[in-house]
Amino acid sequence: MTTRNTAVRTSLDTHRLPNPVPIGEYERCPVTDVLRRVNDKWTLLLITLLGRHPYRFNELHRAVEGISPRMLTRTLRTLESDGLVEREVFPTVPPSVEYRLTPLGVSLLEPLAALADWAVDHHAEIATARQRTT
Amino acid sequence: MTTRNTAVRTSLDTHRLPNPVPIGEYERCPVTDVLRRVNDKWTLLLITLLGRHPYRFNELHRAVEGISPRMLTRTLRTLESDGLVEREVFPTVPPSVEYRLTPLGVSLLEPLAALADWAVDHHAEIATARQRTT
DNA sequence: CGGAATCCCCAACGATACTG
DNA sequence: CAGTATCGTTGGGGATTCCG
Repeated sequence: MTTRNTAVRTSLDTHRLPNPVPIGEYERCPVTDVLRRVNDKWTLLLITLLGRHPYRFNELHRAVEGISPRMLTRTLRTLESDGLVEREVFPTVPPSVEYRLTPLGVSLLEPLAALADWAVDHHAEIATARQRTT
Repeated sequence: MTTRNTAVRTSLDTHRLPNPVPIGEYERCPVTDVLRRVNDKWTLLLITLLGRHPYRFNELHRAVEGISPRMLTRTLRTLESDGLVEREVFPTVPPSVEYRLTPLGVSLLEPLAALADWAVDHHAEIATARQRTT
């Protein structure tokens, strides 16, 4: 528990500090860090899918439709090394591999759903705002 | 209110549909769309900053430290055309421009804070998980 | 002060082919 | 089935310079 941690209780609090606000080293901000991981092209989609039930590799490959094996592997490996997804290998012939959310991954579903709900509630406003500028 | 919309009430619900799950056209998923906008390099930071109070251009430039004028302009313009940020020009000499969140932008602060809280609560677990894999 | 214009780089992503 | 290997593309972002 460092002094730094209490200073970044939430991202909002980070920026409620008195001016001049030292925003540099934003890389160390856990919020930005987490968001940048969640927001590559496929991560969110895979997390929500795996939130439903475990999937095997080619199940995911078929379900996502458009993802290449390369990106599927890469994304899953990152999720795994972040402790959000578990990979279980069944030594059958042919081989079978199952991916499922860890408890940590499951705990991410709720805040993600909050953001998702906001998106669903407001994406129409964003769309019309965009058209005004066009 | 299309049938499509009821099918994507939340991103989680999207993937609770019976298999085979047609996840293609994920571009049209409002959740993914919103997330991809919020998650470029500077957007989140600027939103949280502007959640504190209005800022002038060079105030933001100094506050963020590391952002180039180009990216600051680009990010603010995108936020503006998405209806999340308002830009007000004061025809003084020298010119003065103020940026502030719109009500829509303000409404985004709350779900963002939820995700931020999750990040603060769990980034340590992610960090240790990462080191295990290293 | 608040930008716009220009140039450049690199990491993310895609496509394809191949393998234990 | 569950990946790896290789190559090619692209656009997000940085650095710099200039302007009303």
